[in-house]
Amino acid sequence: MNEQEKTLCEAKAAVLKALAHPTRLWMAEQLAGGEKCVCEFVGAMDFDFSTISKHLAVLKQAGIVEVDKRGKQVFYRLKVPCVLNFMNCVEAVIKAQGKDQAALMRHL
Amino acid sequence: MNEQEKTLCEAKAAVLKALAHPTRLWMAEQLAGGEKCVCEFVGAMDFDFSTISKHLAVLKQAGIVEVDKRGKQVFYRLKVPCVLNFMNCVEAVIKAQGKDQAALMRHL
DNA sequence: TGCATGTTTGGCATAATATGCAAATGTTAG
DNA sequence: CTAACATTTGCATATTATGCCAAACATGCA
Repeated sequence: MNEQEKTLCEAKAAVLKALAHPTRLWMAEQLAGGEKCVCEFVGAMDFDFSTISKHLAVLKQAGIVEVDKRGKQVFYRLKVPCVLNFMNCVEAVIKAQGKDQAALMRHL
Repeated sequence: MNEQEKTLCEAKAAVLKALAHPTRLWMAEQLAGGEKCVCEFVGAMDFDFSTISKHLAVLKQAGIVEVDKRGKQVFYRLKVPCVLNFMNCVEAVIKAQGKDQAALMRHL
């Protein structure tokens, strides 16, 4: 692992890390259906406004979402939609785990 | 976000989290070229044997790699090869960040 | 049996650091 | 100016990831 590889891996890991949180993952998936404003997330989750705003900031800084401010509202949308394609694969991993996750797997 | 969604998102996030570390990401990518034994990783990285073993255990427990013990050596291989497909997308995210990462991007 | 090689585990220090709430601050529309 | 929408700051808290060391375990070979 040379220096360049290391730097590149760190950059990639940072992107994955941003998605490696249940709340952020869920929000990213919601954005697959189109842009959403912060207030919509606040309505859908039982978190403080500031908490949600922070999570979105993490996704934004990772380059996963982009922001569009319109009027009083701030809309977030996926910047690189392919991030959701690989959720299929993550689900495949979970299925392959073959643990006692029957209940979980029924929803994949 | 109901209970089921939450549980599922937690499971997915756990998989991503396992890959969200430079060392583990690098190892997973190395495995794309075929199985490797622990000692090969030790030779390629400047980490303690135990450190590498622990990282591999994280990947294993996440369901990303599987183990094959042959003789004195332990071989690891990708259990769900598609995990590497989405690296293309992660790289796309990095490219899209368009920050001052020219040096980094030249290696994507 | 005993030793060398390869690997895992337990313990540990350290630092990091993520999370989510509360309060204060911005921003826009009306 | 006020209300609605959003971000930032500060903070407490707990968590916990990381990587080294030493010890234990496993396997093959002499």
